[in-house]
Amino acid sequence: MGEVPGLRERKKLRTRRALTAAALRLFMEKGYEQTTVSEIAMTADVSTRTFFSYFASKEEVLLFNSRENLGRVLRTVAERRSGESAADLLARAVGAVFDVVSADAEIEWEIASVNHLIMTVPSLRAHALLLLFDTQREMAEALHRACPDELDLVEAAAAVGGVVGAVKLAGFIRLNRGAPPAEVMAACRRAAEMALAGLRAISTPPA
Amino acid sequence: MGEVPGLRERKKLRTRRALTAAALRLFMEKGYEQTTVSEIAMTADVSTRTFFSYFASKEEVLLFNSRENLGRVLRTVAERRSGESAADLLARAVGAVFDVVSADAEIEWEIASVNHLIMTVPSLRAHALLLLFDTQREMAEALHRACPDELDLVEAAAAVGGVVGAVKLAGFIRLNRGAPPAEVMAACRRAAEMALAGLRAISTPPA
DNA sequence: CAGAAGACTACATGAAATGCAAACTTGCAA
DNA sequence: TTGCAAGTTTGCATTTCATGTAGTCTTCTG
Repeated sequence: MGEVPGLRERKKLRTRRALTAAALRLFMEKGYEQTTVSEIAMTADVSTRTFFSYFASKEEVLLFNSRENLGRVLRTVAERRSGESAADLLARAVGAVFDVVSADAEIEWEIASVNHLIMTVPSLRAHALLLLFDTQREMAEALHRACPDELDLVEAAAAVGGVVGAVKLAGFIRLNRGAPPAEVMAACRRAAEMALAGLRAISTPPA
Repeated sequence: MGEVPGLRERKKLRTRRALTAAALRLFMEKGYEQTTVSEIAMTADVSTRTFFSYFASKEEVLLFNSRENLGRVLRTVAERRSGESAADLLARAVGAVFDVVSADAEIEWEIASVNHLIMTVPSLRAHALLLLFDTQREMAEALHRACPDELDLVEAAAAVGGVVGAVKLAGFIRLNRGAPPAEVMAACRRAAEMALAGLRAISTPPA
């Protein structure tokens, strides 16, 4: 845990941060399409070629953090608590994301900026959706593995797809209407509750 | 209705078809990344520049038909039948897609090929997801407009996102496991029923 | 059949992305 | 400290996607 990362690792982290910071700043200032990768690299004081050794594409520079967060969700799903139903487990996993987003107030502005860009730039939206979708596939498999008696793979997929799909669309629609972060979160929570209530209703039929 | 399209329109249609056919054939033969736009254009006997006046990008050449189909779904949602609940309307809209896919047996092979490409090529998957997502946004708004008393906009978004998300993930996961088309469809139908059952359960609470 | 509108082509350009080999930096051990 | 191995950065060349432009050819309309 308390490992000192060493100079090499620290420098890499610094460069990565410099690149994401430069990219975000430039995207906000001049727009995504109007900003070239070589400008980002120049601003972060590295060569254009180096940019591509940190990020596979221009889009990835904004999606890197989201990728890490989604990895955490995946781990949550994999660690089912004893006695926890599939719906409870999903609720906890989704809740974990909400907490991360709400808690880190110091980077709330950054999240809002990234979301705004994702919403308005089609190529970013496409890449974000791809990331989310591929994560969902893994989530469905993890959920099925965690609750093999309760759900088969297709049911797990339907459950994950239903919950994530509801939250995603409700959140984006609210964002699109220019709602403040608090209201967007409220919409997400409400959508999650709806989807989970539906899930609970059909998995434990009334006696 | 019975309009004769005129030579100009017929030629355009012919060129568009030639391009999509050439693209699909080349993609299957040599792979998506290995096929260049200029090869597609050459095969269809037009200039590279002309390709881009028919399709905005290399990806669009495969997604053009899907775009048209999704437009039809949207129209279905907009035309609510009197007395139809939101869940019924959604069920009908989703069912319409299933019917289109199942019915058109003559192009079943084409659909399967396109699906296979979308599944295996990330950039195609990303564009397909973008198309589906943007359609969902419109569906949510149409659903809210169709049933303003039953659902507010966020609820409509959650409903649409939940149902489409469930179907999408269940279908893709089944496809991914190499299941035959009939089984994929079965998974989609099951996921749709699950999501819709959940929706009905929470919108009409037991007395 | 003549003119207008639309489509196609060739050419030029710019940015994204990748491969490669040379130069440089860091980590580690003698 | 020095030397070397491993890992990073860089410049350069190259390919492909995508767009603007100007001119030519085709189709439509009166």
